[in-house]
This record gives sequence, C-alpha cells and structure tokens, in this order.
Amino acid sequence: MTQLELPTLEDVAKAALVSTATVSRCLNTPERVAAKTLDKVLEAVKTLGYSPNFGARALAAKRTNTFGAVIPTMDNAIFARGLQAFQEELVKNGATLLVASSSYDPEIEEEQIRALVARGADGLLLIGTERSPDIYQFIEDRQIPMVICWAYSNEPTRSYVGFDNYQATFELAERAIKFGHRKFGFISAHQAGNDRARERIRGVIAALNEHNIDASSMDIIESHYSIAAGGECFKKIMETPTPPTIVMCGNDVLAAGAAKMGHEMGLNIPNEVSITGFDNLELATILEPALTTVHVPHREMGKLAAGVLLQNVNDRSYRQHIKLPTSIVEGSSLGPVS
Amino acid sequence: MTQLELPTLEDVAKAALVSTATVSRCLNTPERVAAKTLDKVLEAVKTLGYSPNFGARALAAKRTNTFGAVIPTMDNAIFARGLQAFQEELVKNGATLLVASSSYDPEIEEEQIRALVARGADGLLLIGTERSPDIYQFIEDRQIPMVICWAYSNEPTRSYVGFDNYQATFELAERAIKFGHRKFGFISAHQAGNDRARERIRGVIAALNEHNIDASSMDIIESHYSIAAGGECFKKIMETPTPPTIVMCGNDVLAAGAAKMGHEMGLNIPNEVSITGFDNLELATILEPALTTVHVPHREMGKLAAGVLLQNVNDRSYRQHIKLPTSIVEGSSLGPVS
DNA sequence: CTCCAATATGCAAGCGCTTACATTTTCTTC
DNA sequence: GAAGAAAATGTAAGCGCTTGCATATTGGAG
Repeated sequence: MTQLELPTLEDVAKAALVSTATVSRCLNTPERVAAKTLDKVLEAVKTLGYSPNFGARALAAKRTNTFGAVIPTMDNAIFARGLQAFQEELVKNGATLLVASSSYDPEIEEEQIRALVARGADGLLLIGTERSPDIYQFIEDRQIPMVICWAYSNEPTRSYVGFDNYQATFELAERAIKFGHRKFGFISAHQAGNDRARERIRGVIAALNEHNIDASSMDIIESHYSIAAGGECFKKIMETPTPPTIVMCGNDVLAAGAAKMGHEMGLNIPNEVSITGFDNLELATILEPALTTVHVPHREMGKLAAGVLLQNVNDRSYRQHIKLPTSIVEGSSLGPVS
Repeated sequence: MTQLELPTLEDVAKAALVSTATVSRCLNTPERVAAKTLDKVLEAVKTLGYSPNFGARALAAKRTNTFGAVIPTMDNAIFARGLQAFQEELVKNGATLLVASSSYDPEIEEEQIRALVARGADGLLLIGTERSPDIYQFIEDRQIPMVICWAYSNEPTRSYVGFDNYQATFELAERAIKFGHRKFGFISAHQAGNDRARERIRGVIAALNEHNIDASSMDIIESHYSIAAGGECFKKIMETPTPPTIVMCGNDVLAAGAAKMGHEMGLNIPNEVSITGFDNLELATILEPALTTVHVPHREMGKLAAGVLLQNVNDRSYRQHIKLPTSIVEGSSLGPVS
C-alpha cells in the first residue's frame, strides 16, 4: 500500500517558522494565538494542502467528534428522516455521524456498537431499549454518552429522546373501538428483540381490555418490514374464518402492503375493513383512502437526540428524558364498522 | 471529561506475560503466533475486556478499515437500498461504513468528503460524477480509493459501478413514442450539480430527436425529491395550455406524487395522461395503476462497489468500470395515446 | 547429540498530534 | 523606563498501537 507522503503538522510548522504546538493551537484554539501568527500558519496550511491526521488527533486528544448510530435497517424510510435530522444537527456542531445497521439482529447490533466504540465514537444513538446487559455494561464502563430513541422510559441512568409507543397505539385502538370495532387484527414487526413492536401491541391489547373486549381473539402476525410482506400478512389475516373488522399495522410500510392487498382482494376500505399504520411516512400520503396513522416527530427526535449527546460529551453525568408527543393522523382508512 | 481508564495493549501484555508485539500479532495475524500463546493472550483480552484503540491503530497502521459514502440525502429510499448492500458487503469483510449526506449541495458534499478523508476513510463511495476538480484532486493526491455509483463512464482514471441514466430514459421514451406520445412533460430533480438528472433528461430528448419530435416543446420542471413536490409539479405541467400526454418523472418518488395528483385532478392514468418513474422503489408497487418505471439493480450496485473499493485498497492502481443493466418495469401507468 | 533452519517472541522506534509546563515577548502601570 | 502581569510561543512528553529487526526457542536431519 503506497500511501502518498502527506504534509504533517511538522511540515506546516517548518513552513510557517513556528513550533508544532503553535500550529496545533491555530487549528484548535485560534483565539489563543496572535493574529499575525495565525495568518502565517493558515497560509502555510493552505499552500501545503495540510489536513490533520484523524488517528493521531484522536489518540492525542482522546476525542473524535464522531458519533455513531446503530439502526435496525437503512432499507426503508422508517429511520431515515430522524437520522437525517440527527446528522444535520451534528454537522452543525462540527461533528460527524457514523451509521451502522443491524438488520434487526441483536448480535449484529452488539458487534456494530463495539465497532463504533472501537472507532472512537464520542457518543451513540441507539434505537429502542432492549439489548443485552453486557453491551449496556460495555458502554457504561467506557462512559460513552448514549441516547435511546424511538422509545421512551424515565429510567434515570440512561437518556431517552423518544415517544410512547404503547400510548400511541392505545389511543389509536380506542378510536377504533369508538368506531365500533371489536375484532382486531395486528400486523407487527418481529417482536423478539424489538421493544417498540411489543409496546405497540401492548397498547392495543390494553385498550381492548379497558373496554372489556377479548384481546386474545386478536390475530397477531409478525412480518419483516416490506410492502409485499405486509400484503401477505393481511391476506392471511383476512382469510381466517372470522376475519377482523380492522387490521392495525405496526408500521406504515406494512399498512401500505395491507391496503394494496385489500384492493386486490376487492375489499372496500374502510367499509369492509379498516386499516391503520404507524409513523406517518410520506408513503402514507399516497394511499387511497388516506391512511389513518400515528404521526411521530422524527425530525425533532433526531435533532434533540443530537443535542443531548453533544451535551453529554461535556458533562458525563448529563441525562435527559424527553417524551415527544405523537398524534393520530386522521385518514379515512379507519372508519366505523358497517 | 473524565474518561475511564481503559485497558491498553500493554495491560494485556502484562497480564499474559508476553510483549505488546505479541499481543498485537495475536489480534492482527494470529497465524504467526503459537497456539498456546494465542490462547493465553485471548484469555487476557477477554478478562480485561480489552478493545483496541482506534486512533492508535490508525496512526500506527495507516489503515482504518473504514469506508465512507457521501449520498445526496438519507431522507428517502433512493440510496438506501444500494447503501445497505454496500454496507453489508463491507461488514462481511470486516470493514465499517461511514455515511454522510450532502443535501444535494456540492459544497457540503466537498466538506463531507474532506471530513471522511480526515477521519481516515480507506475508500470512498460517491454518487454521480460531477464535482469540482479540486476535490477530485484532493482525493487523487491522497490516493484514496474511490468508486462512483449511480452513474457510468468509462473514464479510465476512476472506477465506476453504475448504470447508464441516459440509455435508460432513452429507451423508456422510445417506448412512449411507440405508444404514440408526441408531447412530453418531465419532472426532474434539480439539474445543477446533478449529472444523473441531466442524463435522464438528455436521454428523453435524444429519443425525441431520433424520432423527429420537437424536443423543445417538452416542459421540464425541476423539483426536490418528495411526493408532495412531485404532485405540485405535475399539476403545473398539466395546467399549461397544451398539456403533455405523458409526464416522465426523474424518480419514482416524484412519479408517486404525480400519480396522486393525477387522481385528485380526476385524470385517468394512462388514458388521459401517462406517467413514468425511475428507480423501481418498493413505493412504485403500491401505485395504481402500477407504475411503469426503470428498474435499477441497486443492491448489486452497492455490493459490487464494495468489492471494487476493497480491491482498490490493496492495489492502488486498480480501476473498474461496471455498467449494470437497467430494465423497464412494465406497469400500466404508461399506455397508448387515446 | 549437534547444528541449522524455521518458527516464535521481544525490543524499540516511530506514527502525527495535543497539551502541561517552561520560556520568551508584549503590554501595563507607576 | 523598570517591573510585574498577561499573552504568545516553544519544549518535549506522551497517547496506544504496529512492525522491522534482533533474539530466543523449537524441530528435524544427520
């Protein structure tokens, strides 16, 4: 591997006739350097095309200005919007985002977390709360700032910027109940290792119980997040002997698949079956009838998460618990039982 | 900033009663270490919970096993699928992916590239071919392996793993012409700094010229990539005095918006107006009528790009030019002029 | 048993940067 | 203009790791 000889701090120092320390100061704390010297040095930096070596800097400064995020998947838009906002806020503060995805596999997630930490991540954004105590211990041992998103808890040892999945589906289910629905179906993401998915189901069940509806009669089918898979699940649910009058979906992507399959099966939505989603992705806007779903303030979540992390870097004991409000987006895919 | 004292190579060496060099070898080239020693060392690594310091490693080894990608946006699914595949392939080879997004702004892109390089990226994946000579020079000076995706050129100094945007829309337009369309509209991404967008338009114009159709009569509207924006543009185009019989869209997202707006305007697709997309996102599958679009082998592109980059790390002069085939996905949103 | 090659390990010199501390320069103040 | 404080700069010691080279150990072959 022939790496070209790049200019180093020392080269700049020589060219500007100052010490390496001064050059370093010009780059990191320019206010502590005389204006004339600063000019001279920056001039040299420019003509030499110098850019600092990250490894050396990280090694010496014990800080990388890099933050990591491990998301379950990049493959669809669920996390994209929030992550984009997260990154924008980081960049605004001179930091960089490192993204890894776990394919919804806890072991891969753990690996990725370790990889990010090994790469010197100054902080981590993680999705959801369920993971092995080992990996939490690992992060804690190193005092790596961490924020958990897409879920909420007031657990004091960790920071959360998220929303209440349980509450959100609880409210949505209540609305469905008011519309007269008694027999529910639910298409969920795989629940194993996915606390958000479980909470969403729990919310529905709680609402049913609250209204003395037999929750055990609810068909729950698990699926990975894709439109096609959502459609298949919908079909399966609707072909049972006593199909539900409403199919709630753990996500808009699944709901889109369900709605599409509904059309194909010749079912009128919502007259013959209601469908609800979750996330309020842009995708939801093109469905017909318009999807009733749960709006999640993704961008705000990402932005606030960045803030929490940046704060936490400077104050290792800083913890924050932000529960963002979700709201029901009234489409017409949820309607009264006819 | 109180960073906990983490175990270092030296601690491991002491615990295992060997030298730091041996520990390093155990971690990097275990085959050059006696089995007994290896066991001893790995044991110590485990009990101490050692994990190597990235900065130090990068500094000493001049290699980070980190690759960077700068994409225009994370906000929608256009790049997600390809990037996901890219990452999967990297991870399979023990490397990590660093993602940054530029918001379609050349200056931000440049910044992000520099940041990634500064962070020691061993290689870069970039989207499209148009960027300032300066930044290309910067990359070349440092001999950073680079692969350009989502576009194609056989330009020998750089590697490409992409597809022919021009050819793809050329063929699609020809099909439309065969269907009798003579008056075209086009909703494009912003062309400035976006060679893919320009190529797609160029393809259509070339097809029109080929068939002696006045290409200058084609309305071209630029938009950012969002469903809502696509709808607005569609409306604008259709409300001109002589609306086109077909609206081609630079992207499925725009097409989705166009289709939705079409319905809202009470237009029958394709009888009153045809619509085409580009990318064959999963989104396209839920449109009704099914969207006629261009399939792009995103996953294969991502995977191959990773391969090229990994190869290029070991062989600095390695260059590769892969043009992946695109194909037309026959939906029914494109039909004969009635 | 030697002896020598092959294998395994240790030594120590950096990699390029930051930063505590020491030193020099500049600015105040009387 | 001298003295002391404040500001600017320099000196040099690492940060934790890899790796070329030297040294020690092992394993045949004779």
